[in-house]
Amino acid sequence: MNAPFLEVPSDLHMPDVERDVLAFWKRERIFERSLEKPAPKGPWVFYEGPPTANGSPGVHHVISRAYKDLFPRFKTMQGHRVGRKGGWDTHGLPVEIAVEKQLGITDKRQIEEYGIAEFNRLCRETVFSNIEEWNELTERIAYWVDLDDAYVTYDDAYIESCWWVMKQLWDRSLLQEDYRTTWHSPSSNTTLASHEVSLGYRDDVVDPSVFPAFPADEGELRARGLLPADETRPVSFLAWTTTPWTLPANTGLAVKPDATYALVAGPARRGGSAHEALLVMAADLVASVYGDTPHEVIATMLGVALVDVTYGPIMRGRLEDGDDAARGWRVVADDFVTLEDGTGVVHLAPAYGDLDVGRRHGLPAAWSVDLSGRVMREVRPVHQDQSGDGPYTGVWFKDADAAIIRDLEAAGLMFASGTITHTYPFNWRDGKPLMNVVKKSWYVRTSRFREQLLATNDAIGWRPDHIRTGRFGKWLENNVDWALSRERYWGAPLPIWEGEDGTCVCIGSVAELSEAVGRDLTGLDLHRPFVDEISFVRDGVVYRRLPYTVDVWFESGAMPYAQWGYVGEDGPAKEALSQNFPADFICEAIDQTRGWFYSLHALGTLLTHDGSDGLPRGPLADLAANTGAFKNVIVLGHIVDERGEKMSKSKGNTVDPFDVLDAQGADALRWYLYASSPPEATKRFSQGLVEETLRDFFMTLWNTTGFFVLYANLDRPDLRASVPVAERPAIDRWLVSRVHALVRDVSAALDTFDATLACRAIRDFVVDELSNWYVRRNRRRFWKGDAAADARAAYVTLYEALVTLTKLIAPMAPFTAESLYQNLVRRVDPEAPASVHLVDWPTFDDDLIDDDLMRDMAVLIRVVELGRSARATSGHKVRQPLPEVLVRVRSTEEQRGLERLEEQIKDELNVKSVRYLDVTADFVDYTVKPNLPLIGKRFGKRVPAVRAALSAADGREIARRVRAGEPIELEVDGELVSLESEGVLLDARSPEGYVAVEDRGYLAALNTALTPELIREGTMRDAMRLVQDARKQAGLEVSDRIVLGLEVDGADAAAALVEHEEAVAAETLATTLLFGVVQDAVIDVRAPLADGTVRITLRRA
RNA sequence: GGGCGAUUAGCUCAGUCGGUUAGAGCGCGUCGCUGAUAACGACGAGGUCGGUGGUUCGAAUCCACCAUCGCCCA
Repeated sequence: MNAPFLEVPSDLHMPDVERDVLAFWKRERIFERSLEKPAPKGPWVFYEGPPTANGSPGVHHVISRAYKDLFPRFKTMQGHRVGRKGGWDTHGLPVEIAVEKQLGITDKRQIEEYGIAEFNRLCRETVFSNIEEWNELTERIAYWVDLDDAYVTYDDAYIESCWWVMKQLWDRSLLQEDYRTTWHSPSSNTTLASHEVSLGYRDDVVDPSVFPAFPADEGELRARGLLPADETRPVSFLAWTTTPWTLPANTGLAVKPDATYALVAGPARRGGSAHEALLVMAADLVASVYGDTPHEVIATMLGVALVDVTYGPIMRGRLEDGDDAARGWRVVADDFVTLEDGTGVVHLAPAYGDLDVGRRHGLPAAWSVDLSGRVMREVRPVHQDQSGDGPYTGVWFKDADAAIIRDLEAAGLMFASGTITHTYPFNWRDGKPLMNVVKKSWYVRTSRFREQLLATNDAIGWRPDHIRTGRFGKWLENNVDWALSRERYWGAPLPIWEGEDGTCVCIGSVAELSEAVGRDLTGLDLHRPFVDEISFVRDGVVYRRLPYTVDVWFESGAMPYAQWGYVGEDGPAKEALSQNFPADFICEAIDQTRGWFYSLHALGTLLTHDGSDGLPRGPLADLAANTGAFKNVIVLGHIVDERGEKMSKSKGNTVDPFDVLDAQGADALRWYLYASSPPEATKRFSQGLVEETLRDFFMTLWNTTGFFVLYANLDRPDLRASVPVAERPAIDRWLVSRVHALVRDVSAALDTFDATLACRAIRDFVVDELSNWYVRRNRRRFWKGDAAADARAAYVTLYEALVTLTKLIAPMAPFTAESLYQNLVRRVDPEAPASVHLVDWPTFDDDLIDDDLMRDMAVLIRVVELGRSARATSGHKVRQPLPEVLVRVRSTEEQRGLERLEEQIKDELNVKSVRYLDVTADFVDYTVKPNLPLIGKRFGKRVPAVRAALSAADGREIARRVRAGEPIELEVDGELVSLESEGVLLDARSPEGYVAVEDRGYLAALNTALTPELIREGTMRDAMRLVQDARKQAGLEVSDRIVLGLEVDGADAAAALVEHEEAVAAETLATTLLFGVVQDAVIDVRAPLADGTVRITLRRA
C-alpha cells in the first residue's frame, strides 16, 4: 500500500508548488467549475474597476487584485455565485500622450494634421501593448477573473451603451451645455483635465502685483452721505490683482458686506506725499497698502453701504454679445471677499474666473484675450482714441501685462505696482501659463441630486468607514455639475448633434442614428473621425456632431450597464444587468475617490432615482430604486518603497512583482498584503517583508503538515472515522475548541470585509497555538508508533485542524490551500470535491467552543512561560527534573482550571509536582494596588490617597480579605471608606528560597532542591538525548528499531542507566539494550555523561 | 492654500471606554534546547508613543495648535 500522504519536503519552494497548482486548475477547469457549482445563496456581484494595459503591472496592481480575488472566493465558498467579468480601460489622455510621444508631437493641431483616424488607430494598438505581462500577472497571483469575456471600453457596443446612458440623462434635462470657468491652455488652445492642471502648478511664480484705482461716482457717494459735501479731491476704489491682462475684462468690484471700509486721503501714487487723492479700501488693510506713505483715514463705512455705487472702467474690452452694459461697473457685496490680502475690494472679470460671482450679481461679461492667448483688438486704456486696433492687439497675454501697467500708471490710474511670488498653474507639457477662462462645456447636472447622492452614499459600507463622511462625503456635499465634454480624440464621442439653428439633439443608439441619417449604420466605428462624419437633416436643418469626446470617468462609471452593452432593450443584456446591479463589492485605491467611486456612484444614483423630490425618475428605478452602484467598497492605500517614498519609474524604486513571485511566491505576497496592515494604510513594501511572511506563517504551516504526514504515513491511522470530541483528552478538546472559535472569528471578519483581522487570527492560531503549543506538547503521542485510542485522538484532532485550515486560508492563500487540500483531503477521500475552491466554507459548532477550557489553557501557557523563565534563571537545564513548582494565579476559578491541566505544566517544565500558593500562606507577600478601571471614577481626585492607603496597608491582611470576599476598610484623608474585594489588585512577590518569576498577578516559583533520584533521572534524559543524536547522525529513519549498546564508566552514570534501562530503550526505540558494545554498529560515539562517559553503539534491529 | 488620513522600538505593526509596569513579530546580542530543526525556548539592548500646550486624580488614547508624510482638490 502506498503511503497515504505525500511527504512535505522541508526545503519547499513555493513558486514550484504554485506552478503545479496552476496547471491543475487549468487541467481541471476549477475556476469555471467554481462558477458552475450550485449557489443556494444566489448571486453576489463584483465589479472590476478596469485597469489600462498600456503600462507594466506593478505591486500596487497586485494588492488591488489580491483583494478583488479574496472576497469572491470567500463568497463562492459560502454558497454564492460570483461572476467575475473582467474589464479594460482603453480610452483617455494617457493613451493619447503615449502616442503623441511615439509620433514626436505635442500639440492638438498636429494630431489633426496627422489625421484623427490614423492617430486613433495607433491609440487602439497601444492600449494592449503590455497585455501579455498583465495576463501573466493575473494568472500567477491567482486572480480569478474572466478575461475571455472582459468588457473593453473601446468596443462599439460599450460606447453605444454609454450613449444610451447619456440619452437617458438628456431626456431628463440632466445633460446640458453651460458656461463654466476652466483652466485653459492658450498655447495648445485646449482645456486641460484637472490632473493635468495639477501636474503644472509651480509655487515660485513671480507675477505682477498691482493696485489699480477705479474712479468712483462721487455724486452717488455724496448723495449717500459717504463723502463730505465740500470734498473736491477725486475718489477711487482701490483694487488689487496679479493678472493685469484681465483689467480690460473688469465689469465689477466686490466688497465684503460686513467689513469696515475706509476713505483714505493720501497721494495718488504710493511713495508720494500729497494728500491729493481719496481711495476706498478695507480699513484693516490700509496700513499694509500704504506702508510708509503718509495717509489719513477721513471716514469709514460698512461694505454694504457701497453696494451699487458705480465707477468708471479704466480699460476697454469686448463686451459679451447680449450682455447689459448698463448693469456693469458697479460695486457688489459678496461673502467670498476676504481681508487676507489685497485691498478688500476685489476686481471682478466674469469671463476670466469670476463667472459665478458675476452671475450672482448680474454683471455683464467682457473679454480681453482670446482662447489662443492673444489680446483682442478692442482692448485699450479707456482714455485712448477708440478708433482702430488697440495698442496690444495680438500680443501674448502675459506679455501685455507690462504695457498695461505702464499705460495705467501714465494715466494716473495705478496706485502702486510690484511683483509677488505665488502659486500658478502652467501647461505641464510646454510650460506656458494657463488662463482661467469661461468656456462652454457639457455638464451632467449632478448638483441637483446632491441630497440624493448623500443619501445613497450613507448606505454604502466604506472600508475604512471615515471615507463616507470624510473624503467622499465632503466631496458630495460640495457637489458641482459634472463637466463631461473633452476636446480630445481617443474616447467615446459625445452623442450630441447640433443643428445650424443652434438646436441640439442627443442620439442614444446606432439604430437611432441610422434612422436620423436614413441608412443602416450597423458596424460604424463609434470613434472619431467616423462619427464626426455622420450628419443628417431634420426638418430642413443640417445637424453635425459636436466634436467632443466624453470624460473617461463617465465611461468607467457606466460599466454596470455598458459591460453588458445595455441600451434599454429587453434581452440578454437586460437580464445580465438585472442580475448584476448594484455591486455587492468593489475595491480600488484611495485615488479613485473622485474618479471611479464617484462616477459609478453618481450614475447609479441618477439612473435609479424614484422620481421623488421633484427630480426626474431614472430608467433603472424599477430595477433597484434609490441606490448607488455599489454596496461595499474597500479603499486601498498606496504602496511606497522601503524608505516611504512613492514608487515611480523615474526614481527607479519600483518593485517588479515578478521578482517576488519567483522568489517567495504569490501566496506569501498576497498574505503579506492582507495581513501586514489594514488595506487603507500606506504600505512600505520590500521583498524582505514578504520573505518574513513566508517563513513566519507559511513555513510553519508546511512544517506542521510535514510533521503530521511523517507520522501518519507510519501509523496509518483511520482518518475517515472521527473520534467523539468528548472522548478526547483535554488538550485535544482545547484544540477543537480553538479551531471552531477560529472559524467563527475568521468568518465574522471576512463577513465585514476585514481580511487583515482574518489573516492575523489565522496566523496567530497556526504559529502560537497549533505549532508552538499543540504540536510541541503532543509530539510524543504521535511518535509512540501505535494507533492506540490516545494516538488516534491526537491524529484526528490535528488532522481536522489542518483540514479546516486549508479551507479557511483558501480565499487568501489559494495555492497553499489547494496543495494541502489535495494532499490531506483528496488522498484520503477521493469522493471529496475536486478542489478546495469547490468546497463549502467551514461552519463552527458553538457547543464545541469551550470558553472555560480556552481561558484555562491561556492561563496555563502564561504560567508555563513564567516557569520557563524561572528555569532559565535557575541554571538547571530542562532535562534535569525538579521537585516542585509553586504557582499563583489571579483567582480561584483560574486555579481550579489549571488543576485539571496540571500534567501539562509538569511535563513542559519537567517538574514532579505542582503546588498552588494559598494567598494566606505566610511566606508570600503582596503588593496591593487599586483596580482603577473599577474604582477610579468613584474616587476621582482621591485616587492618589487611596493608592497610598493601600500600599501602607498590610498586604497579607488585605489578601486574606480578598480571598474571603470581605470588604476592605481604609482610611483615606481622614475618612473611612470601604472597597469591595474586586476593587484591589494583588501582586504576589517572590517567596524566599525559590527561583520565582512574577508578572501581573501570575507567579511561578521553582523548588530547586535536587535529590540523588532526580539527578539520576536527569542523567537518564541526557543519555536519551545522546542516543537520539547518534540515531540521527547514523541517518536512521524516525521509525527504525535499533539494537543499542551503552558502555558506561562512572558509577553515577552507570547507576542512572541501569535504573532507567527500560525507559531509555522505549524512548530510543531500542528492541535490545545491552551495556556494552554492539557488533556491526553503524555508529560508534563517545560522550561525557554525569561523572563519567558513555560510548554509544547501535545498528538497525 | 483647502479637505481627508497617517505618525507608537532599527523594520512591520497591536494597543478595547482615558486607568496597574505601552506590547508582539522580525532584526541584533547572550544563553539554552535538539527526531517539526532553514525550527523552538529564555534573557538583554532598543521607546521624549511626531512636537507644544490644554482638559483630568490619571493621556499613546480626549481637545487645540504646529511639524512631517500620503492622497484628493485648488
